[in-house]
Amino acid sequence: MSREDKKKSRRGRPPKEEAKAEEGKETKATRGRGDTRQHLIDAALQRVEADQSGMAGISLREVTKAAGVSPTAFYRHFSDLEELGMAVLEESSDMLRRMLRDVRKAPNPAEMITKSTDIFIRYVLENRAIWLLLSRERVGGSARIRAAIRNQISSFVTELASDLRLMNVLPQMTQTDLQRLANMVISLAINAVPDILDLPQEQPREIEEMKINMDSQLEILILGAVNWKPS
Amino acid sequence: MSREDKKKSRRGRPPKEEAKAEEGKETKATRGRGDTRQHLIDAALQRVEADQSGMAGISLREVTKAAGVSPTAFYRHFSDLEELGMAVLEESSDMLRRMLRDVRKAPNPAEMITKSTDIFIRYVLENRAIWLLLSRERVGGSARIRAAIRNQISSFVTELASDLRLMNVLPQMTQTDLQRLANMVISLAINAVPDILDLPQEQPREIEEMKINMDSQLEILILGAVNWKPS
DNA sequence: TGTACATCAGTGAACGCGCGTTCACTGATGTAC
DNA sequence: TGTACATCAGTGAACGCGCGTTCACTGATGTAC
Repeated sequence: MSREDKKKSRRGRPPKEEAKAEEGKETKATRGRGDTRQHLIDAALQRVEADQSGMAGISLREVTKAAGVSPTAFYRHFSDLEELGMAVLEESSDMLRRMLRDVRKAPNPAEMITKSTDIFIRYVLENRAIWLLLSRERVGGSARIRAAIRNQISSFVTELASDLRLMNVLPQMTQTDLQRLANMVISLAINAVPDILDLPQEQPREIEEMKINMDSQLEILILGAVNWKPS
Repeated sequence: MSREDKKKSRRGRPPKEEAKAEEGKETKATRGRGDTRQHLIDAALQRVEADQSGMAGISLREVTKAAGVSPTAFYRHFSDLEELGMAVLEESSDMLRRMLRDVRKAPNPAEMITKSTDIFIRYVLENRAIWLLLSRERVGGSARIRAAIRNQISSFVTELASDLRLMNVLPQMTQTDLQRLANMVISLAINAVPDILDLPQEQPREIEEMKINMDSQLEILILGAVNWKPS
């Protein structure tokens, strides 16, 4: 295949290789979408991680280039970068759900803290771009994206509070108290994100220190909760 | 004075009106600097507040325009926007120092919490741009600015820990424990910043709710600290 | 006190660049007959 | 099965714009004699 042919073959709608593999009846709305759309989402995360500046630091042309399509192809999938940002946030939502699922695998209350921090730190290190985005766009930037992040965090907090309730380890606490406690746990976790992201890569020593500190923080918190008396 | 004359008079070095007011012997390094330099810093904060996007969201031309000078004048004071960002952070450092001074005016441990949250929320609302910048640039963006913010927060934490030590209310806690506790207090405060900034402007009702929640959070924390036993 | 000179914070014109967006188009795939 | 047509995800050229930065300059202020 000559270079000329290669160039030619990238024009127009490319042949849909995995057409057969996809499920039978696709609607007009979804047909063939997932491909480039997902590439754009992945490219956005790649760019965010590369230049460290959240949504404000990436450009449409940069993203399409990284996704291997022309700038104009972008508009077939998103109306603007904010829309792309919202799509990226769905990835983040999935990630948070997976993380919570992993945390729940440790039903033993004694190991709860150390297991949770372990999983949390691992998730941050394995999804740097998403956590950078979450942390950064949580303040400033697009109000819509900010609200979406707030919602994600808020529902995560609610789930955590509900878990605490079911564990029945803090029977004197009201729903509001538990919600507040869960909120504090998540606050402390989120607050650690910039530090975790700045850890010298793959230095188990520093990571371990970080983890021990988080564990102690949670212990103090639990101690406060246990001794809490409803007002 | 005709419009033509006005234009003309803005060319070249403008007459230095407050020359007499300034102190006698200025060094070459400081002479006449404060003026435009400070305007640029103020303009940067104004732009940050206006478009909500931290350093990544402002441009040199935007800033110089807001400061009322030509784009090229910028380079007489800063080598680039990062340098300007570092200068803006000095404002933030001053603000944090003033805030801590205000907090210390309430030496009565009983009122400590409620007084502190009060002052904190007021400072955030009265210095929106600075807090937006602190929160946003704390993660991602320029590594140098990020490190500077980390330092500021870190020394604030140390001061708070030292205050806690002097108050002698948690005698069983080691230096490390107190440092950690102070860190948690600051984490919870910083974490509230995006929420405070997004409060519907001047709604005392919502602000009060926010404050009550922060107070309760700190109470739980103190309760945990009081019951803490060194391992 | 005047005068000559150095300093330096300001200026506007000009540059090349990457940006977002529009436009008319292409051509592979899906569908109706 | 073949044919005509609709759909729509892709294309490259082109646009106007704001950007950061350079350059040679200007002229008020400070200083040495």
